[in-house]
Amino acid sequence: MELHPRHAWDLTPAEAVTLQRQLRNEVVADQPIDLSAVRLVAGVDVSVKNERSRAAVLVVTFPGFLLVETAVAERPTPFPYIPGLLSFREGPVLEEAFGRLRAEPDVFLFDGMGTAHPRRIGIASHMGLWLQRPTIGVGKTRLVGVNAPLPEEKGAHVPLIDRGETIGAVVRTRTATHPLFISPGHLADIPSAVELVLACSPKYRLPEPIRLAHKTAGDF
DNA sequence: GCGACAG
DNA sequence: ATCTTGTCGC
Repeated sequence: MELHPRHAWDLTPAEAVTLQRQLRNEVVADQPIDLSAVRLVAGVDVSVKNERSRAAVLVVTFPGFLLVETAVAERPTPFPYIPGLLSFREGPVLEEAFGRLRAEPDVFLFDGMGTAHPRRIGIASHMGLWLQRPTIGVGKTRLVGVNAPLPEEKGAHVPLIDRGETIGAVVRTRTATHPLFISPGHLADIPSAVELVLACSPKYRLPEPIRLAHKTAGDF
């Protein structure tokens, strides 16, 4: 996977925020993903243990979810967890894992937000600038935004709104389970992001690619 | 000042 | 994210 690094990662929290305000202007979040052309989907996840972070990128076929490739990387955790600045904690190890990937996934699913972020540049959007390929943010809990009541049935989804702007969707990927917070990362849009996530979640709450990545990243 | 706050 | 056993429900 050819990467397009945009900047160094060793910044102070204040510098990181300034950088996000600059990079946000390059994020494309209104471009549909052609689902009929998707052949490979990647699931991305990072786990942290004892000051060390491990990243796992799992590539699977779509549909079918057959494993095609696994790329991992491990290194010291460089930045504390600060809401809104997750990419500066997980970005470095993810960059290393992406650099080892030979396959060229059509879409990347991230564990975290895309545009559903205070400055509209969550980790899925941020890394999308490195990948220059469609990325989608899949959050398990809310960072920002409000939403109307969501029906209990699988497939139900309502807009996620922040400061008068629709930044994503709250999606039920399984009946009677907590919903997921979906938002476009880069080179994607809300409708297609919701469609792809649902298409990748045939049985469990989390999309198949992310479930697999989570399992691999957690095996220390 | 108080509450919220991805992983 | 991580620390952790049993337990409720489909």
